[in-house]
Amino acid sequence: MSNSFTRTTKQRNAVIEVLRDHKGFISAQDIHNFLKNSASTVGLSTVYRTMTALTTSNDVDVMLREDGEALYRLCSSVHHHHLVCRDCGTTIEIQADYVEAWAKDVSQAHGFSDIDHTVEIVGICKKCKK
Amino acid sequence: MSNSFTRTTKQRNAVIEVLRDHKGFISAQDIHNFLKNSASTVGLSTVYRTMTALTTSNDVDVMLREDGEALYRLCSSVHHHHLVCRDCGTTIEIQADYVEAWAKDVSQAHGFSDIDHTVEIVGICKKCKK
DNA sequence: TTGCTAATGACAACCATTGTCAATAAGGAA
DNA sequence: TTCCTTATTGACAATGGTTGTCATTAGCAA
Ligand SMILES: [Zn+2]
Ligand SMILES: [Zn+2]
Ligand SMILES: [Zn+2]
Ligand SMILES: [Zn+2]
Repeated sequence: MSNSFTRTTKQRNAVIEVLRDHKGFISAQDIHNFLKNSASTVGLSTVYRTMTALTTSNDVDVMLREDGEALYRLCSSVHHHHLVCRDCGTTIEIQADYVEAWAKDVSQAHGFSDIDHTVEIVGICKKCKK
Repeated sequence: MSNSFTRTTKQRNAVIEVLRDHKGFISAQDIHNFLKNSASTVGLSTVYRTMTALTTSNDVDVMLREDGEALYRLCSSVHHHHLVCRDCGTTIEIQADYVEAWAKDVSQAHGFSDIDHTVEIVGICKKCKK
């Protein structure tokens, strides 16, 4: 947790708490709704501001749902990708050195530089499979 | 072009024409704006409807920009991924059997089924590199 | 305790996307 | 060619996620 806040607030702690307790990716709107039905309510603006900060500090990963809504998740800081269950949201962090190397090779082969890549796998996990 | 339209219209042809002439990914809004300054103007709703149909028929690929806006591109129908220039939008279709196999293996190893995956590489192409 | 100011939250503004529906036009039938 | 059915269009409203505004609140260092 290397975020760049200069002060500690209960609102931010509440948001981070929700992220900690949630196993998969979750939207800002859902974090806000969840806290609405709890002891510590947090303004929607604050949720968004917190997510932006946590994203910048690399404490959370962002994933875009098909409709474009942003989903967030507390993640380890080492580079990795995700295997996500389409139903329950359960997320497994995956690493694959070969894929990293492949991305670099393909890019160089075509003369591209300053590479960034997206690799996500979505499917149905064992539990959700009937 | 195996779309499911039952009639041919000049509006749809105009939209497809724009996609043909555009080398990279382009948003519905931009297609609409481009046609606004041309002979054949097309309503925004029609642009969206056309993109939805072309996406369903697999004639165009969809890619989400960081801010969540959808970008479209006429693509070959064989499964592939993209190498995109962050600056000029130039797009190269890439295929990698190993990555396909890897996605399948990782999924199975974790008990996931009905897999779908996203693999995109963005960077700066040779021309745009200073 | 006090003072500075980061942080909050209610609210408005923004903007891509979808829904609505009366008017239009593609194209098969006659 | 003309007529008719209805797929398609487009202007406009509505939706919903996200960002901007700004007066008020509350960390925290002195
Ligand atoms: Zn599941
Ligand atoms: Zn990677
Ligand atoms: Zn493609
Ligand atoms: Zn370029």
